Amino acid sequence: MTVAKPSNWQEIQAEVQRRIYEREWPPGRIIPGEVDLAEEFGVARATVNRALRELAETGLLERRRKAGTRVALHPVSKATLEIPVIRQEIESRGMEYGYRRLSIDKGGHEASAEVPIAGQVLHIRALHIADGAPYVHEERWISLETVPKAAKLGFEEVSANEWLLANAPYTRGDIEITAGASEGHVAEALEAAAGTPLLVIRRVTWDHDAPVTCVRLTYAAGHKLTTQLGG
Amino acid sequence: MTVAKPSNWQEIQAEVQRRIYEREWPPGRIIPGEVDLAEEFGVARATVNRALRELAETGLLERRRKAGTRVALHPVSKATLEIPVIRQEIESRGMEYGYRRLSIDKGGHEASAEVPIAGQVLHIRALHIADGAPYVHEERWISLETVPKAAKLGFEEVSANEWLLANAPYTRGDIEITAGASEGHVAEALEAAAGTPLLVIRRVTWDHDAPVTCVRLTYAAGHKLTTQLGG
DNA sequence: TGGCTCATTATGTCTATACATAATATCATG
DNA sequence: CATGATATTATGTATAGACATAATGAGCCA
Repeated sequence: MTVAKPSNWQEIQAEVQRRIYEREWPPGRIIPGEVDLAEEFGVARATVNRALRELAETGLLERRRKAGTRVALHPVSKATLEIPVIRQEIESRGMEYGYRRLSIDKGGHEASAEVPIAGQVLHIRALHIADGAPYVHEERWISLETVPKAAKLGFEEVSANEWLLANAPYTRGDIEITAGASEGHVAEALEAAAGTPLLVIRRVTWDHDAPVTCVRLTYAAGHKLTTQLGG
Repeated sequence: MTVAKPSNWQEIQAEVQRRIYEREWPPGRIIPGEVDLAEEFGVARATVNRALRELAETGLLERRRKAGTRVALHPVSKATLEIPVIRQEIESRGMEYGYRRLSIDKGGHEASAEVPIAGQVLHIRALHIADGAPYVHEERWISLETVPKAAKLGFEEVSANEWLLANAPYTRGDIEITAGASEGHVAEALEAAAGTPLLVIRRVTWDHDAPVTCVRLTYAAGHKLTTQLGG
């Protein structure tokens, strides 16, 4: 009995992956061209293209016009980090969400490496709570030149995290993940002893060239950021 | 003079993104069907499909058969984290790569939450060095049942990080990012004062259901993990 | 040897058409 | 009114053919 020939792009993708994993096509090897594979599998070239394109996007294959397709020598694995709204992150873990604004002030601001926003800025500190326990401390700067509507708001009930998502679109952003020691206000809010290692995510978003907001999220001790490889 | 009509899938994608950012199509709104958009832009439906599919994959759109395509209410942003081989990570920053194996031992092992590998295991500790300074400490367990070839190796010159990539394929993996305090061996190897907050990445990879390797990478103080949103 | 042009080639994209599939809306029936 | 069969509809996928584009390599010339 013969093995079913792959007939759709998902099966072809799986078969190509298998050949790579099994070392039939070792790293560096140039694999047959789309036309050959299409003929082998008995499908159209576009179908093979669809299968291979995705593998190239995830870094398993390297494709160049004329040169052909080769198995990546160093399959730089790409893991996708999902960055949900904090309320959803908490609720999806089956915990009750709570929010407390700690402080808010408005004023002129000079752009710095840490907070690359110049001009009038709204500065907010807040705490997100899961099942009554501090979950993450949010310190945020919002550019009032890019998001003037934010000036009228107090962010006492709705977090800036949520409001901005629905009201201030961005086109791109930078993310930075580090480990920091808890200190000062943040340590206090998170009820963490000074010096406790905490996971810090800094995010700056832009609407084209205009800075929208810069946020520094400090997670409570022990927080884990998880994701998957492959799939 | 009229604005050039988008004519390829990238331009159509950009135009759709623009309409979403500019709130012409606010969150939750059902956007015109592929056929309508194809007609509007004067392209084939497949081209529109190509443009919209990618936007749905990144979470900006939600598509359902028959129901149509709507702008996501909570655009869960997805950032891709690239996980290169450490040598490449260092060399791509223009620094000189160095490697030192610290210890190696072999023996039976019970599966635990931290190291979910049972049976004969190779346990290696090593240090990756950038321009002479400690860069990241690697503590690794390799399943000798899944990767028997590794048993003969000493990993004195070539890091397990590199060898495994070329010799032990995996089909899936879990990644966990946390902040930890430096201590013991690791603190010493990284030349970090005890208690310094350090970024820790734990990764477990599997070949189907067989565990391949489990690694705990502890980065030197101040290390930043960066990535981008959008594009 | 070095640099230029040009044909070749594999991937990238688009089109028109067709059928598949999932989900909804409609309608007949009890 | 509830329910289940059925028609409808938007997306999902496949196809053959065509042209676009980038990179290579060969051949030519200085």
